[in-house]
Amino acid sequence: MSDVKSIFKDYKLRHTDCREEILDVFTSKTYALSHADVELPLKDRFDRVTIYRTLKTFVDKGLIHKVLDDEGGVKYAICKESCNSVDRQHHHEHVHFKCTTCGLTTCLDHVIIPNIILPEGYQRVETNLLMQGVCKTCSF
Amino acid sequence: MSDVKSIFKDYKLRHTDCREEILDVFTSKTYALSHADVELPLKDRFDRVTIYRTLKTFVDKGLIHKVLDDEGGVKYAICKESCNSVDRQHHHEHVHFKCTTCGLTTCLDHVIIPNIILPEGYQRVETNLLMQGVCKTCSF
DNA sequence: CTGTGTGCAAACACTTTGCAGGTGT
DNA sequence: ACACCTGCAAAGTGTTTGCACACAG
Repeated sequence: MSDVKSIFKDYKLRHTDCREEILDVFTSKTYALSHADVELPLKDRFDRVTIYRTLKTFVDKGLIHKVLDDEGGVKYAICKESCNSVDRQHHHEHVHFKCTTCGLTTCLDHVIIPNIILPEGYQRVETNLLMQGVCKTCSF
Repeated sequence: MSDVKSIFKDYKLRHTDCREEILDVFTSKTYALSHADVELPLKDRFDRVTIYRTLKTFVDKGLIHKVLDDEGGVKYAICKESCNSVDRQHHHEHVHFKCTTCGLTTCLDHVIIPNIILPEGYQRVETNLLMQGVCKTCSF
């Protein structure tokens, strides 16, 4: 695990307070965060707009990735090692799980999306799979 | 194929001009429609708000289903027979394909989502799979 | 006749853009 | 020094709500 400074260097991002704190929010939570989730703990210190822009920047640079929400919103989750696979290409071919009880969406990093056979003529580039149900912690 | 009147009766919906025309829009297109897509051809005759409410009603009654969009928006597609399977329960366990060239999202009704094995403790209820790439018509 | 659908106005929520000034490297 | 980041204000876009009237069954 690299420390914060080297993370920013790795991703070719300037190191600012705002970015560090946003990154902290992501590393402190194990589930995907909406803009609002990120804003909440930081609203008194940073502008809402800056947070929008930072999230976009993080996505562009590959520090975080988008997670679809069933209601049509977007959430974000930090990219793990598994995202950056062998070919230095970015992949997020893992399953996202949204718990209907606690409402949290988590990356099931080790549950990879199986290869699905498409009809003749379709070329797959990217796949997003959102599963809903009851998560581990809520199922007791 | 039942006609319009019986469709509304089947789904326990009142038959109004607005609903009929919205349904027409869905049956005339083979791809998933956003609110804006539905509104466009009807805007001079029906209110934007009515369209919002009608889409919601259609989803609630099971006439159409939501289709996730990669950008976090929602689209809607009409439910085929395959949606209402044996147990009278509603399923949409088919793959949605968004073409990055033409931008259209279609239901691949016959490509069903394989059974994915989740870690201990997770209970699956619903699955949404959005695939992106190049569709049949655009790949030539 | 009754309950539901519709249109209009307005509120509300979410996201983006432009610009001026501040900050990291 | 320069490019980039941030905050503020404002605009833009998308969605919901309340209410009065219209209409389907």
